[in-house]
Amino acid sequence: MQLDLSERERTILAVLIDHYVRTAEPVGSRVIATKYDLGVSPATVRNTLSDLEEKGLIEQPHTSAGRIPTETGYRLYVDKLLKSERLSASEREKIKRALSIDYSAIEDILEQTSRVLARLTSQLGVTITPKFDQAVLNKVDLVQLTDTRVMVIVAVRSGIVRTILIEVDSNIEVERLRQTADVLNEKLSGLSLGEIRRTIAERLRAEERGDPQVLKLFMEQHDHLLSESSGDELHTEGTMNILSQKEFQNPEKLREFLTLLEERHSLIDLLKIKTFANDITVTIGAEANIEGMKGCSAVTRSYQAGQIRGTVGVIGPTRMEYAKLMSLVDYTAKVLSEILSR
Amino acid sequence: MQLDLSERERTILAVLIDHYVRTAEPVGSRVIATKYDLGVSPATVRNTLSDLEEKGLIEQPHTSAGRIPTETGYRLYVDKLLKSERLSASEREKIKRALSIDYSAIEDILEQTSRVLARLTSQLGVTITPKFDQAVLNKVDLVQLTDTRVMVIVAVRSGIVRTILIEVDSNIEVERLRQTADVLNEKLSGLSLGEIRRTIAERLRAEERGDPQVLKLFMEQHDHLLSESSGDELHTEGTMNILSQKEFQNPEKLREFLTLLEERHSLIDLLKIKTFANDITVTIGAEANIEGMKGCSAVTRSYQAGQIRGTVGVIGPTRMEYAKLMSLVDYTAKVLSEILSR
DNA sequence: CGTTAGCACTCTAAGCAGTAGAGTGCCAAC
DNA sequence: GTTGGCACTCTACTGCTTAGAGTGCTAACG
Repeated sequence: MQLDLSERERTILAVLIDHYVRTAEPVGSRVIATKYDLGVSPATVRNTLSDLEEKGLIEQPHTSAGRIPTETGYRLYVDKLLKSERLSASEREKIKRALSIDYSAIEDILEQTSRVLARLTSQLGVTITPKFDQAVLNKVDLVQLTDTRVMVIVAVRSGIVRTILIEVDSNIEVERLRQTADVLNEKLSGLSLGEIRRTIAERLRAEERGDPQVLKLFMEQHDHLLSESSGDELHTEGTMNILSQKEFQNPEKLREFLTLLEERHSLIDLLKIKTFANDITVTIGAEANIEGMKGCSAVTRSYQAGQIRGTVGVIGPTRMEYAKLMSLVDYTAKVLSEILSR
Repeated sequence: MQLDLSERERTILAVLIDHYVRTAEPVGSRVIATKYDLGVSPATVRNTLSDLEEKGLIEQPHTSAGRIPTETGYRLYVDKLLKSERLSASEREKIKRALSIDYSAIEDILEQTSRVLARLTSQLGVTITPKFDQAVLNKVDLVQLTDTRVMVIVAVRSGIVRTILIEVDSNIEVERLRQTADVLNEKLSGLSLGEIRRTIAERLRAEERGDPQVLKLFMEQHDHLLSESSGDELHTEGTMNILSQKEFQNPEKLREFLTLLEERHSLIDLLKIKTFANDITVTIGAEANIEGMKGCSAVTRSYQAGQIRGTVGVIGPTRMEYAKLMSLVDYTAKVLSEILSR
């Protein structure tokens, strides 16, 4: 499809989208011609609209209604027509202040970030925690809980902790447990979890020191312990924001979306891919290839702290204020990166 | 209000509620008289219905409709009329199997429990983690993350771990940090977190050993670290189950309910109170004194493992199968207690 | 040749009347 | 105390009409 647009087509598409985003009503030729003074009559606008429809950028819900943008239309708008908005000083201030919580684990900061995004955008705020795989192991701790239960604590640089319990046959002496932990630390700390996962068998094979049973269990469980997919990595906030959006009045649509939210893994996949993007990314509707994301868009940006990367963003109906959301998410991601790499 | 019911009134109320729970439609006199053979005519039933209405147990949505139970009606039904249902062997089996996950932290087990409840009941499954306050401290760990950051790990018997970061002025030697941790363990382990919170100042006052700065920060942060209200104690699963319930077709109602879900603290409060109940508890509508719970009921039961107690249950519209849910929640709570106190 | 006014046409949303059906309350009779 | 009968009420559904919005097309205009 040829997408060379005339100057008029460009302005009219932009105006139409702007208006539709605000009103959620199909936009007719009269509104465009009168409310925004383009110096042309509704009839002329009609011709242009007809052209835009032929190009697949807008469509009519029914014959006697105005036009609404298609996904392709939004795409073009976001790529070419958008004029980026500057955040007001007060908004910047708000974001910065809200994210400056002291003494918090990274999980808390990310949860807070989702919340801030949700509040400022009235959309769904989402974050995922850093790719655990690339995180560097700081320390392994073994704690005897009961005679037969040992807790393994894996602490990663930047404040993430993961724990599991392993079940041992008999009580292990404190000194011996400490020695085992020392072995693990000596052999593994400073490595990324990914590396550890791939090479742990080799690294611990010839080890004579430490408790062999604990070491064996550690190796058996390492996948559960070190893998990135387990744990609470996705934070979502602002579900009710979504409810008030006009497009979710339809209970069928709403249900679909909430299912998406509850199943989590598709969302996690989506956000994880975005982790590798270095700039703000807009994913419109079907582009995400996720059933529940039909009719929805995501504005996302990766953040970074050392070797750790994750994604923050917002999700809402395709009819969203892209310019505003993009600058908001962009700025938030930057602030977050700063805070995390302090 | 006098609530002595005649035999007929009792059966008719029970039949009406049973039928309404299944159909979600107001129940008329004809249905009651014919579908359930009570040996009386619809006219007689009408008289009885009129009496029940006067007693506030049932009501009419509008003049020409059948009757539906009021909250008082449900209450009486649950207290007096319910015949308890036995779970089928296969359901018991399902629950037991689903909860027997090995090597899991308590958080995982509870999440799993909510999920099981949600699936088996088609309602919202909820759990809260044990009252942290009564949990007994097992070990405190201090881990140096960077020059100025120390992670405090508080491990409690039964597998809950909580961590925070504290920011110190300058690097602390490993040996000194270990010594500090030892002091904390010596003074505090074996005590309940509640005790610690109340008496920590006193217990550490005259302490000469350990790093004074870390000790000071620990004391300042102890509220954040030891308090029960922080952290992810509430697990909810099955949000979409709720969506398919007829009473939530009304978007206003739905919105209210999801707000409740997202705000969490009212739910936490509700479930926390139930922690002290030793038997299965049914909370109907306004009894919960929570805005968003209007039109909803909760069936809950506390579980127990050592000194630790928490609550599991389901939440759904007041029109629910109380008998079935009660036995299901009851059994689940028992299995959970067993598993946790292994 | 692009732009415009005019007009017939289409479709939706809203209001209105009429009807069927469900269910009640009451009364008189059993 | 129970029952059948009957008038009454209210909802939900149907079909009909109308107003309004918006389009597409055509012919005229600068």
